[in-house]
Amino acid sequence: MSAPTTACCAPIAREPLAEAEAAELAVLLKAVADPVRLRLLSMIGSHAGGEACVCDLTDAFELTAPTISHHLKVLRTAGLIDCERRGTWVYYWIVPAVVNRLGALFAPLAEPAPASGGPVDIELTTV
Amino acid sequence: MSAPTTACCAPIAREPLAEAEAAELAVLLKAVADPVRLRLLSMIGSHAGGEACVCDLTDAFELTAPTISHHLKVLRTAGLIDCERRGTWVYYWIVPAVVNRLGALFAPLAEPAPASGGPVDIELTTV
DNA sequence: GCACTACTTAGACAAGCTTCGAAACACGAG
DNA sequence: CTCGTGTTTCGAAGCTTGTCTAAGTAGTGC
Repeated sequence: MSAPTTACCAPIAREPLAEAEAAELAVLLKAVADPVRLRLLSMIGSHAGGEACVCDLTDAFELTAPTISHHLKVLRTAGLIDCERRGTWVYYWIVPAVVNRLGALFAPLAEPAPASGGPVDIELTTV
Repeated sequence: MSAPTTACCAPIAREPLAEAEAAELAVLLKAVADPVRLRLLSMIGSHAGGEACVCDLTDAFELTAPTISHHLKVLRTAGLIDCERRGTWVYYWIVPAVVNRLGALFAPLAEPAPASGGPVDIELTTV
């Protein structure tokens, strides 16, 4: 059905990443490559109104407040979330554009090569 | 494992990730959260036939062979790639199903929160 | 002003990661 | 069998990261 010619596939599988671009993306990926930060991002994104107070987040973990604050800072430095102080509390929300960048990297990978135990069938796509 | 019948919103922003799931995904993300491994994955995926020999990969970096081998092992342990020895050379290829899991996590994140509540009040003061 | 709560910053420590050189393993050629 | 090439494993050095305690900043209320 589909030609294994990676014509419409994820950027990552279409052409080799440039060194600089890989470094830039790695920073973004490092930010989410942690169970706590992954859950934080998820909690913020799925919270009512699209934003969450730090106190809500802290209660969900068995970690100290400074540790949560540190993880939030990592996410914010990477650009994945942003925050604002509103009175006593600080609220965080997701920056969709940056998160989408990660999705675009891996998302449109074509259906798996059914050849289990072997690489993509290298049958010549008749051109 | 679940079929990627994701409707519209990214799982990560739809409901809070469970602790176990976050840990599992973090392992996958840690594997790709490195410039070298990101480029390796990209080079393997975009190589002719969908597979690449280690010698091809080693030449593209200013790193020693053991280092490249180490990174390939990390990717393979995570399940992102698989390999096979064919005579003298070892060939690697991407496992699309696992890569797709990452894409499904972030990909379909909708555009910024609509007016139905949310941090919309704040003006776009991008810092 | 003073006390209290919410959150962040600073400093320190253990654990893990990236990289290397040296050595071991796997295979084909002679 | 022995040699040479391709690839992985082993052991170690240097840097980064996750977590904590202690202290600092920002706001509310008496």
